[in-house]
Amino acid sequence: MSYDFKTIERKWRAYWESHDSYHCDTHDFSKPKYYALDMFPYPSGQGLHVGHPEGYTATDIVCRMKRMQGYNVLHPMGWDAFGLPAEQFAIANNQHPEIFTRKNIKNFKNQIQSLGFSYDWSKELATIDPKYYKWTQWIFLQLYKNDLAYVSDVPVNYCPELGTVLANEEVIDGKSERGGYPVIRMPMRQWVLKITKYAERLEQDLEGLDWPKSTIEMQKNWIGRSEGVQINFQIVGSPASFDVFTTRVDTLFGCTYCVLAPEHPLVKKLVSNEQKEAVEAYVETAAKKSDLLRTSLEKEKTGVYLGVEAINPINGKPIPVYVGDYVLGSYGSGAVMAVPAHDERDYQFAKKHSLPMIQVLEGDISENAFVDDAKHINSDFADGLDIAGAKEAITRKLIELGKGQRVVNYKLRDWIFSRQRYWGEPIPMVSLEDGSECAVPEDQLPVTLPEMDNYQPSKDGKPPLSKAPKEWLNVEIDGKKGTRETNTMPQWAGSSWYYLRYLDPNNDQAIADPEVLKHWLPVDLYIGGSEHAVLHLLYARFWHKFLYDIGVVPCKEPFKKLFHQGMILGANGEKMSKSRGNVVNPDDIIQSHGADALRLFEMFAGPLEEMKPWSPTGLDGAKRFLDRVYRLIDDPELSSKLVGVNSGELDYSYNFLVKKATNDFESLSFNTAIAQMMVFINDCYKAKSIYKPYFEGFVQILGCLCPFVGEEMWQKLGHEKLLHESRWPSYDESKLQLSTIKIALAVNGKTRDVIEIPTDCPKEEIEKLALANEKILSFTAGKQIKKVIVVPGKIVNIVAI
RNA sequence: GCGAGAGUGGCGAAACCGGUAUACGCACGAGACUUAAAAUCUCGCGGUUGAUGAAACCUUACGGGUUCAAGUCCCGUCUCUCGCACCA
Repeated sequence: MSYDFKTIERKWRAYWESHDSYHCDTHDFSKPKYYALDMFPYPSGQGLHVGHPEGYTATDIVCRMKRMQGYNVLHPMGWDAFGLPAEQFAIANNQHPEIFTRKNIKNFKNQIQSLGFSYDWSKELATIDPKYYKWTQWIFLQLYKNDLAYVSDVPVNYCPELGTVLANEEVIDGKSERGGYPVIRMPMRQWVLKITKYAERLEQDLEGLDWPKSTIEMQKNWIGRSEGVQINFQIVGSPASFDVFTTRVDTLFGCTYCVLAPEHPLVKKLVSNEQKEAVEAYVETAAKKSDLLRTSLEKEKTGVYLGVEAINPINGKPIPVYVGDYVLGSYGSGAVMAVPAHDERDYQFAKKHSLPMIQVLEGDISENAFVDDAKHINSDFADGLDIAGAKEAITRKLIELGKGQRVVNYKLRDWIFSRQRYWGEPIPMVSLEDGSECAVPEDQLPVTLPEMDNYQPSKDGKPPLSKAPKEWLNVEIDGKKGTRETNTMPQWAGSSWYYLRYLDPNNDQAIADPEVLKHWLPVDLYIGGSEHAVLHLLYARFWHKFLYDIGVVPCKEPFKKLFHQGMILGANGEKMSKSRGNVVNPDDIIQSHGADALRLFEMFAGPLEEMKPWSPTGLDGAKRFLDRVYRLIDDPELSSKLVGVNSGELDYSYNFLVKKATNDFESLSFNTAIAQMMVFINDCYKAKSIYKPYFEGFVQILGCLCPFVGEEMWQKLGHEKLLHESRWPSYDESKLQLSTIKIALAVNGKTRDVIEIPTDCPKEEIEKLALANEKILSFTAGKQIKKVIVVPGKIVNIVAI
């Protein structure tokens, strides 16, 4: 017999929606707050994926428990709605991207609501709403006013296929993160945000966060802090000099040449007449190389001699200077000291160009560079020292000589913030006739997107908005004529601060009421995919820190606890994809098994953070469990077991369940909580009678996971108020203390018997019982008992030889 | 190469601070109910040996170690997943 999930789910969805049951008054500070956030989805044309409900269910469970525990819970949902697919669809169908996007949002919302999440829909927002992106633009203006946004002609990652520039974070292996199209490097006028100014704080403040270790490591890696020494090399016969950055200053006596990046400004100035032609040709080809080409060249080290010498400051010896594209122009000072004996890359370059090697650490360099720690040799005053000691000695010497200083370098580069797209927030800037940039006055925000016929970017990289109507393009600010910025913001802009807007989504005076921000921040729990470990989560932290600095937000970090749900794989264990034909559509599951069963299955399949294969039989099992539970109140014979008198049969089982479920929900270990719920139900089936309050407590727990069937049973049990308005069940610790306990008896660590003894049985008594036990005797016979270890409540181990 | 994480039955997995390894579910098998099937309920279910039973031995990727006691701690090896990758 199967419960009528279709009717039940339809009934309660309609009820909750029409009564706005999960409304949260963010201005009510009378209760402790709990802010649980899901990463808001991009409303794609495909609709909800079976992976979406996984993370959403997890936050929903916690929210439902927190409400019953007396918290004022904010649980909002919205739409990350700017984005490339809508624009591509718009171009293909000659239709405004907003039409397509709004349709998708409607579909997403309907799907999400059919899954029974307790969102407060009065807080719903979309990044494409002018009343939302007004504030995205406002934040940009504050960044600009604080000298953190600037225009630059830096070389950028340009993707011809997408017709736009991409941030470093959006380029993977020389290809675009979205679409996988080739990316080339070329100089272009772009808006850039100075995220590098926050590098140190972005790294340091990772410390106190309750985040997955891997994500913290990834961010640290991306920020790439490294401590080292900047050394000045003087050019022979010239007043010019250049700096190099090194983390291995201890190897300085082994430096036999230097290499400048092709982009290094001194390359053109220093090159000798004889080498001029060769160097210029090399620099030109290097500039043309795309990142893709650069990485596909099997890391072969190329370079050309500049025709000049530099002085190694530690020993005064002249060494040749090269230009080579294995040195990155954008990291450190764009120049390196080469120590072929102790650096793999320098080793390869030196072998290829027959450059000398000087070994300064004891070790084998016949095949490869020696990079481990050892005693220094050929290093004058540093001989005999290890790496750390030599670093210190040589650094001091360089400082004394005025040729070096300790510096910290970061891999992180500034954030290229403009895109040559239509479907994004307009950047609220104006280029004046005199060539200067001017901010749009704040009272003129938002700068809305103009209507257009053609959203196609031009081949030369000019943004679609450059073809916008003149009325939009031409503006006058303080009597000065100018044209609007035609680049738009990247998709990350709107998602970098949306968690702030949920708190006060209709405020037209500020991002949100400062009092509300003060009460509600930071976000207590944030769940979303690990694919955002660096991109979104780094950008959002950057904006948050900036907003903290200008006094908008009260705390340094936006997300206290972060969690990534694992991916749901296809039933064959492979990633779900159309081409593999293993995609599961949540709508179908809701039809066949119900939303509650889907939620239960996804939470039970395994640990939340783990990848889990889809399992049709596992889904059947989840449904079967719900049937089994429902029968306890629906089947006349079974429901007659529900009584108002406590026989004590289920005391332990129930109290243990409440304790475990409370802890497990808090720590997001839903699979083990569900296992315990199953144990309790199995016990109910075995029991002669079921104390009704215990069953009600179970329904409260179940209602977090499976809200529809939970609400239905709650009502059937005679409650007039909704389930989430009830008080979370408590447990009686004394009921968890059993009068007898099972204890294992082991000989030499191997369990031989299990006996049941009174819980308060004294140690000596346990030992006596163990030694007199028949089974134990059969294993100790003829042996000498060396030692008896008694661990009360656990085990007795007898050591016998 | 560097960084992070993981490896437990036929499968998804559990095991708190080192203390009965395999909870819970799936699959499978048996029984009850039924004319029958489905559904449901009850029981069994790591491996080897043993006709059965009793029982013994083995078992948490592999090899060592610490300990009365190791899935858990330490050292080494292998495999897998994720991320970064010429960052000097």
